[in-house]
Formats: sequence, C-alpha cells, structure tokens
Amino acid sequence: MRDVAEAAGVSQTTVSLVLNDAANSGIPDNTKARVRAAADEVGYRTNRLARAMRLDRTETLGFVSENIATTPFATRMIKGAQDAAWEAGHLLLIFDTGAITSPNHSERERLAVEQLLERQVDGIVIASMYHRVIEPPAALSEVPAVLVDLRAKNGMVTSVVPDEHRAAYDATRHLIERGHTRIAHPTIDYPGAVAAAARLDGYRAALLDHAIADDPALVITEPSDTPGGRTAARRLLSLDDPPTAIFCYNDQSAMGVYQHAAERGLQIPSDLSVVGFDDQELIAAELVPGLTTMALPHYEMGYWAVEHLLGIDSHPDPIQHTIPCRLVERSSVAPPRPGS
Amino acid sequence: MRDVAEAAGVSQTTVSLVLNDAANSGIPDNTKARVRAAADEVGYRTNRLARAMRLDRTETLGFVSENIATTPFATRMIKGAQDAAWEAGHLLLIFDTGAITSPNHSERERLAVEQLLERQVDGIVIASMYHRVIEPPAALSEVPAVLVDLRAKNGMVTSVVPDEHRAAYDATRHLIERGHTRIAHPTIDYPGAVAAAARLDGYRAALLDHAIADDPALVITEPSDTPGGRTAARRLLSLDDPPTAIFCYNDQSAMGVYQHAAERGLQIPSDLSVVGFDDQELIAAELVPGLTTMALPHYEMGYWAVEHLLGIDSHPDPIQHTIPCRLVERSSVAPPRPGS
DNA sequence: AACGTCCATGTGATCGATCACTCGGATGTT
DNA sequence: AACATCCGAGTGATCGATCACATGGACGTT
Repeated sequence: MRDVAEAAGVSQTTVSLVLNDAANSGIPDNTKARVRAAADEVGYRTNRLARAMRLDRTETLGFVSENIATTPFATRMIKGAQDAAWEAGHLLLIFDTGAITSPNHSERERLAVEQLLERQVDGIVIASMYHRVIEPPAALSEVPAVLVDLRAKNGMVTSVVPDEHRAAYDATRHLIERGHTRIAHPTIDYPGAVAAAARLDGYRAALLDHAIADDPALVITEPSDTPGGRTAARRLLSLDDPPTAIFCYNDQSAMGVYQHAAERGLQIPSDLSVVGFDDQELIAAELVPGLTTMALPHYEMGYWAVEHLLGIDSHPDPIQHTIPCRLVERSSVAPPRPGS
Repeated sequence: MRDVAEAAGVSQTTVSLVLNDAANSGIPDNTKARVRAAADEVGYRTNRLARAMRLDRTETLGFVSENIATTPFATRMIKGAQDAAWEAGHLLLIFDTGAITSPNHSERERLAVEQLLERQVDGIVIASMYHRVIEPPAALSEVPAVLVDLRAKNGMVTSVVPDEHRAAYDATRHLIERGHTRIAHPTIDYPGAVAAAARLDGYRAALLDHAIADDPALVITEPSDTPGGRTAARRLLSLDDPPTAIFCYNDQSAMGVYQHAAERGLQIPSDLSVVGFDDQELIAAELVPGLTTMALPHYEMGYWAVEHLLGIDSHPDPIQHTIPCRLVERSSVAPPRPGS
C-alpha cells in the first residue's frame, strides 16, 4: 500500500480511502483514478490479515465436522455453508475431527475450536453427519456458533436439525395415500440415535391419524446397512400377514430390501412398495426402479447455519431451528395388489 | 499478551519468549512458571493473525475444488489434505468453485486464488474430481501450489494424478490371470477425458503383454452411468462371441452391468466377471456380490499434495507426481465357465 | 576499588492496514 | 484586507505479535 501511495504521489491514508470507496471522503475523481491506476500498476492486493487485525474481523468462518471422509452428506453441508459464506464474502476454515468413535474425539473437537479461535474466526459451525446431542466445547461460547444436525445438551447453542418426525410422518402418509395399511418400519437400536426415535414417532403418528392399527410386528430392529436391509426384508416378508410397503431407515437398507425382494421374485413396486431415507444419489437414483426416498436437507442446513451465523448479533438468544425434509419421488411406490 | 505480562510482572517480550519456548533465551524456570501461570489465569490465547503478520506465514493452506457437493471423491481428498495439514499444524481454507460446466468456472477459479492470496495462505491446492488438463490462474505462481487430479497445460505447476494407465493394466491383468481372454471395456467418449484414454491404453497393453488379441468389438462407448452400463452390457452380451468379463469405466456403470446380468439371468461372477473403477463404497461394497474395483487414491493425492506443498521450497521445480491405484478385491471375479 | 563480562529482561521498530485527528490552502464573507 | 469556513490530504496511533538491540545489575578478575 505504501508502494501504491508512492507511485500515485499521495499518502497511504488516501490510498486506503480510495480503495475502500470511503463514503464521504470527498476525494476528487482524478486523484481516485490516479490511485487506482497506481494500484493496478504495482499489482496491489489487499492484505486481509492486516485489515482483519485492525478491524477485529477476519471474514472467515470455522467449519468443524466429524468424519468428513466417509459420508457423502458432508459435501452437501459444506457446499451449503460455502455458498452462504461466499455470498457474504467470507471463507471457510475447515476442520475434520475424524471418527466419532475415536475415544479422544471430544478432545479433538475442543482442539479444533481452540485452533479456530486462535485464528480469530468470526464464527464457528459444528456439524455432524447424523443427528446427535452433544456437550459443546466451552470455548465455543466466545464466538457466534451454530450446530448442524446436532443439539447442545443444555440448549445454550443455536442449532439446526432436520424435522425427522415430520419427515417420517410424510413418508408414511405417502404410502397410506397410495392405499397401504400394512406398512413396516425397520429401525435401528443405537444409544443416542435421536433420529430413530423421532422417525418412529412420526411413523406412528401418521398411522394413528389415518386410523391404521399400529402392528408391533411391523416395527423391527436391524442394522441400517445393506445386509441389515436384507435381513429386515426377510423377517418382514416371512410374517403371516406381511407388509405391502416398507419404510426403510435409510437408502442402504432399502437397497438390501431390493436385493431380498429380487431373491424372492417380488417386483418393486407392484408386489412391494419401498421408501428410503437420505436420498443418496448413488443408490437411490441408480437402483431399478428408482427409489422414492426422503431427502435430508444437508445443503439447506449448512446454508442456514452460515447465514444465521453472519447475522447472529441480531439474534443473541440461542434458537433451535428445524428444516423440513423433502420426499423425492421416483418409482418404488405403487398401490398394493388388490388381493393382499 | 500485555495482560499476561502485567499479571506476571514481566515484559511482553518475556512472555513471548516463554510461550514460544525460545531456545537460547536463558530465562530461569521460576520466571517461566510465573509467566505460564499468568497466561493460564488470564486465559491467554495466541492471536495467530498478529503472529502471521509478523512472520509472514499464516500456517493456512488454500484448497480449491470444483463441485465439492456432488461427488464423494471430494471428501476423501479433503480428508487427506486435512490430515497432512493438521500434522504440520496447518489449517485448510476451502473454496468450492461450483459446477465445472458453468461458463464462468475459470473466472471463479481465478477469484478463488485471488481471495486466498489476499488471505496470505502459505500455499494453494487446486483439486479436480476427475483427471483433466487446465490452464491454471496466473496468480497461482505467486505461491507454492499443487494440482490434484489435474495437470497444468504448460506443466509449470506441480501436480499429482492417479496412474490410470497402470490401474487399467492391473485390472485387466487381474482378469487375465483368472483365465479370461474375452475381456470387454466399455469406455466414454468425452473431449478432454484424459483418464479414458490412459485406461484404454492400459487395457490394451495388458492384452498385448499376455498375447491376447485385441478385439475391437469388445471396446464400446457408452455413458458412464447406470443406464449406460446396462446398455453396454446388453450390447456386449448380444455379441456372437460375448465377453466373459467386463472391465467397466466406473462403479456406476458396473451397477448397470449387474442389473442387465440379472435381467438375463446371468450369475456374477460364475457367468460373468465384472471389475469396476472408483471404489464408491456405497455401490461397490453394497452390491451382491461385492464388486471388485480399482480404487482411486483420492485420500493419498490430497495427502501428498499438502505434504509436498509444505516442503516445497526444497523442490523448487514443478514435478508431475503419479500415485498408483489399488485393486479392491471383493467377489465379482471368478474364472470363466469352461464351456464359454 | 575499578573494570569487564554475562545473563535476564526491557525498549522500540516492524508487519500492513484503518482511523481519529490535524493541517494547509483555497474560497467566501464582511 | 482580515477572518471564518471548508475540503483534500497527511500524521501518527493502533491492532498483537516478534525480534534486533539496548540496558542494568550481579559477579568475577586484577
């Protein structure tokens, strides 16, 4: 900047004023032009470090997430966050805390926040790949923060999560509206699986609202992977009065259901309707027939988190925000066979 | 820091010396202890902005990538980069330039580099989700840089790419060693698809080395998605002398091959062996039988890029690094039926 | 006792920007 | 002609750290 000043024959202050388009500086146009030309000539580029130091504002946000590597959700969330940040001229400092199953995971989370604070970020997003309740690092309170697909145990940090209850309700209703009354729901049994409980509730609420008896035999517990889906399908379809539709816990288990249906010679959707959860493109869109599934709003949550973060001084109190899920209709749902 | 100095009754300099463990400062242990205690007490945290400004080193790296959102590869690459960065105490500033098909994509790339330079990053990684050749932004030369899964048109930037040729060679050889001689390779026809050409070469080289005639009918062009895979399988299996093995361009098309095989009543691997490419866990591991596939070294490339970036002053000349791919063996390959 | 040496610690400049305040000169007013 | 006003532009402090250099006191030597 000093070089620019020298080249233009003015002071550093003037350069700063011109380059920042200071509102009421009243600098004449020809001086401005001279400064701009000089800046171009010497190849001037703002040093945001210096500006950040002076302004106490880095225009950088921290994004902490566990296990970025193994889930496709992360990318959508990062993209949402990044888009919102970019629109406001901010950049994202990313931190992956690794596997959540690691014993020192919360220590890594603490370290991440510490690192980000040392770098003077303007705010921090902590994101999870599945809906959980956590005890956020204490240092988080020093800066605006938003949790994504997470809730704080004490509720003292703003968070955004999918509306799992309504999602399950809508998915179930979708099946009911197509005429199904025997709707199974394989779910998972995992301590702290907030989503599983909410979805089960939503499923039951939909049945209740449509006066359909809630048959306990249709709710079973299996791992939410492909083999688990196969097992679930095998168990459910072996019942005396088998379901005509299965609302799976996720797309992977839906793929397992597809596989078992094929083994049994059942056609989807004519013999069996299937609804998934997650909208994993690689699975849902590629299966034959295409899987109707509930999409989790990962992009939207990432976007909301950053957008909210940047305006957080106007909402000083932590809030718990919820975003609806969208049903992506493909071809795995049809009315049940008249006979069944 | 001033507060700490005051609390400990020493000068700022002393605090700095103690906290940075200055080698030959000769500060007595009791002073050190006093300073440390004071730092703890006032809750001191380094302001890396200030340090970065003084040292002209932010310990922050830029990671620019297109289309983070839609591919699972991105996460592995980011994870690799992040791990390498973290081991060296660096953090990653992430920038997604969006869809590569967008007309102003290279402009966004330029802006990204500009933004990162303003933030004084110590180096920049530009990553792609598929092997391409680009014209890197001019400003990239101002800072150490590495391209991942990309090559610079003029070769003046260090890059790291998978060894596609050898990968295809190895995949093909894997099939040959199991006894196959009729090996098909559906490929794609896309301008600038560096990978497709290299893989086709590798495939042919393997056939040649094993004295197997290269039947042009076995190399066909189809889109590299699931429907494309189905079509490819249909075309290939309708030949008078059909292949006993298909080496697919990627896992999605392999999934299409599976689907068509099922329609025809062919068992994999006993009637048809299949090898994929990419190791998309959601597909390859979940298909039945599990898909044997060539894994692209995304994690390793991300890791290498950052590791190299951090030591780049010792390799001032741009180099073109290549990383081997690893064959992930599952259950989709068996010897051909004796009759066929 | 006078002087040199060494060691622990302090002083002040510096990185590159921003900003409150100051200043000199042109113009207008009486 | 003397004075007030205004405007463009400069001066110097500041953000929080680091570092070359300065300083002052304890100790040893002659």
